[in-house]
Amino acid sequence: MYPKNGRVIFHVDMNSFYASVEMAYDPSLKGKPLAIAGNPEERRGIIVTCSYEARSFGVKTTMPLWEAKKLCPQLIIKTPNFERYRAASSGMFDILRQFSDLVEPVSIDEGYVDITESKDLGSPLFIAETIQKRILEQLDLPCSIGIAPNKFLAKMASDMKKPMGITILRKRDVSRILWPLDVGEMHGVGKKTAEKLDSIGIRTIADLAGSNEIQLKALLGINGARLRERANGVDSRPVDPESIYDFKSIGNSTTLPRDIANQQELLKVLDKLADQVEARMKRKQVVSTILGITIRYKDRKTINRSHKLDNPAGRKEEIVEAAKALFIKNWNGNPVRLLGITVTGLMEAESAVKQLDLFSYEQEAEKEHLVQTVSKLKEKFGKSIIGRASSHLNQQGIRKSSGNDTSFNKDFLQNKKQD
DNA sequence: TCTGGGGTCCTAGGACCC
DNA sequence: TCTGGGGTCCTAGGACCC
Repeated sequence: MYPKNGRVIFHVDMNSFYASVEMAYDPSLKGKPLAIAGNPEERRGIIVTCSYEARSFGVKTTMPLWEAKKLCPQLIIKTPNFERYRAASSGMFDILRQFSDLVEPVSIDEGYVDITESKDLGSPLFIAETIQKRILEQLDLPCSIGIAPNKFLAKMASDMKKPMGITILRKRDVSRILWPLDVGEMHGVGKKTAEKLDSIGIRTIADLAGSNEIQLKALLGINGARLRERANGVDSRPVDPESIYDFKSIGNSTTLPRDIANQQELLKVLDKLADQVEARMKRKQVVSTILGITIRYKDRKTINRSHKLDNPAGRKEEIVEAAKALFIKNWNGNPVRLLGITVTGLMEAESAVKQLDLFSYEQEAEKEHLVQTVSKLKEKFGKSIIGRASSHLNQQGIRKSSGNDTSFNKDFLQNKKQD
């Protein structure tokens, strides 16, 4: 069952996760059409997840609530309870880690497991069955598992049988099982890409696999080459358990209960968002060097504006000040539908403090160096030259090395050499 | 009666530098 | 006078995913 060389990767995908968690909490919901959706009073009424019973009525994710109700009048609607979902998710990943250390969470309800080195625990199929059984028995939650030699194929495989499926997709089966599918079925190919591909006659995954690489690259850039590789069943990305720790942004946004054109009210919303962002940054112990805001207008036209901060920020006052300044500078005065704040350029709060210390230390050193240089020049040339010399030093030295370089001297000399 | 909220990655142009 | 060929950083926007 295990290949001599090569990997065995699982993709574990929870089936209609939020709805299933609600059913586990309240078994009387089982077998009924259930949807998790935002509050329609607050204009957040779209379907986030729904049970298979609801799906049989045509109810789908992202559908507005009123439309879902029209399709299925007896639909039971619940607002999301993320604490529950996080708890269930952590239980699920705990179970996965019983079979391998190489577990990579992708989102709250799916993850990869590399079981290449787990031969002692049994065949891949046996391990998958055991995982599925445990998740069902211990958490009362259904999942589908894809088994394949790499992430992409495992992901495609887990999608093939739902709910409670286990699908093995071997490299040699790619042409038979994967290739007949519509190219839009591929993970990574959305509506726009499918349209572009269609324009050069690529409709199935087989078409993509056999397509002209040059033409594809011209059409889709680097993504074209990658998608073509995947279509051929090639994907060397490792399962990386650490990847959850290098998150790159933290953002909070909200669709307003109604469109608002009053600046005071909008600034208040930004204040609240800044509170949320600050709280999450504190929890993760990071500070940010880039602050961005999102404004979506009544007509859904959306703009993002961001600004690099002079100093890494983590406090609410810093966030809110920058956010408000960006908003006032960029808002066109029209009614606003949604506001958001996102911080990027994240760094650990601790290392930021160290760098700041180092930075001021450097500045001190630079100052010291400058003072010494000037006094040496003074000795050598007398007073007349001092004005010019120190301004030259200011331009060449202080400004240049205000980044991460540690040596004023080296930097200065290098500039001299290259000029 | 439309269309949430959380993300990641890629592209592209202009500024600036060597 | 009329120009290269790197590279990085900053900002905006788009595509995609769950």
